[in-house]
Amino acid sequence: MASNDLLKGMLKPIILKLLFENGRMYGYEITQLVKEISGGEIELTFGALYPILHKLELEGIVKTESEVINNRNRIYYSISQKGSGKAKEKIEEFEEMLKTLKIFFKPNFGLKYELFGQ
Amino acid sequence: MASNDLLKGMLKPIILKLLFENGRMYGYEITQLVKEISGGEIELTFGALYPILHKLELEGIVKTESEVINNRNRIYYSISQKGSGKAKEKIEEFEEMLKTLKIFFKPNFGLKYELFGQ
DNA sequence: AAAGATATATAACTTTCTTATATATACTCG
DNA sequence: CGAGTATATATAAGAAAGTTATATATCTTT
Repeated sequence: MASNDLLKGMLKPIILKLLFENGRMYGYEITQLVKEISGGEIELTFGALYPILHKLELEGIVKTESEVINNRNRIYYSISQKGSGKAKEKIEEFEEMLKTLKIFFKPNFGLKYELFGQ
Repeated sequence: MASNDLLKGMLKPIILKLLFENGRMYGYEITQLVKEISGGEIELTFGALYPILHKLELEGIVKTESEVINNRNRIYYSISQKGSGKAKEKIEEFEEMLKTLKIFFKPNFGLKYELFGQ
């Protein structure tokens, strides 16, 4: 339930990663999967999701297919062939960032400070 | 040098963690340490840093001491005794979020990580 | 019939970051 | 001795990325 400010900047990489791994997905499906995978910790709201998807589509990284299922319109999003490289790049960039963050949040990293020392 | 949008929401936890581990630090020192620890990947700008520090001070989590060193004013920031619990809480909350993110992105524990290993 | 799940989307607002600007001292190099 | 770099704190304008609220509509369960 805590979809707090901690999420800023992480949602786009998460969405890209999910599309990359799972092929085509529709919006509602993405929110449910994120909730499930995170054990309910990350609540991806529609107000955050759709602007991201639309922007990715505009950038040509994501493509859409519309289908009518159970009388309701459903829009599938997937990484476009053209945008595949860029998507992978963004995902890897974020994974690098996570590695960097780990250095800060390792227990006992205070030792590092002595190198910089005064 | 990419201190891009990927950082959103992560700066406050990083700053809190640094103050928690290293005791009192001054602003400029914090920016330099972040740059060094991250291998230049995270560039903490003053425009981001000082508003965060001031807000933390207003919340009572951080306290300040002013000293004149080399004819220049220097302001030391540190976790206040009163704010210690809250700071720890925020740090742990962020560490939980990092664990959750790991589920989405399987980070391979690279060289950097093992250097600082447990 | 009402409530909840499924489904997409926009608008108003807030927070948080980047970029630019202001101020001022100390040190180093040519 | 002047220029540039490093040290030091801070604010303001603007952009980006979220939250919350709202709108619409169908299907399923109680």
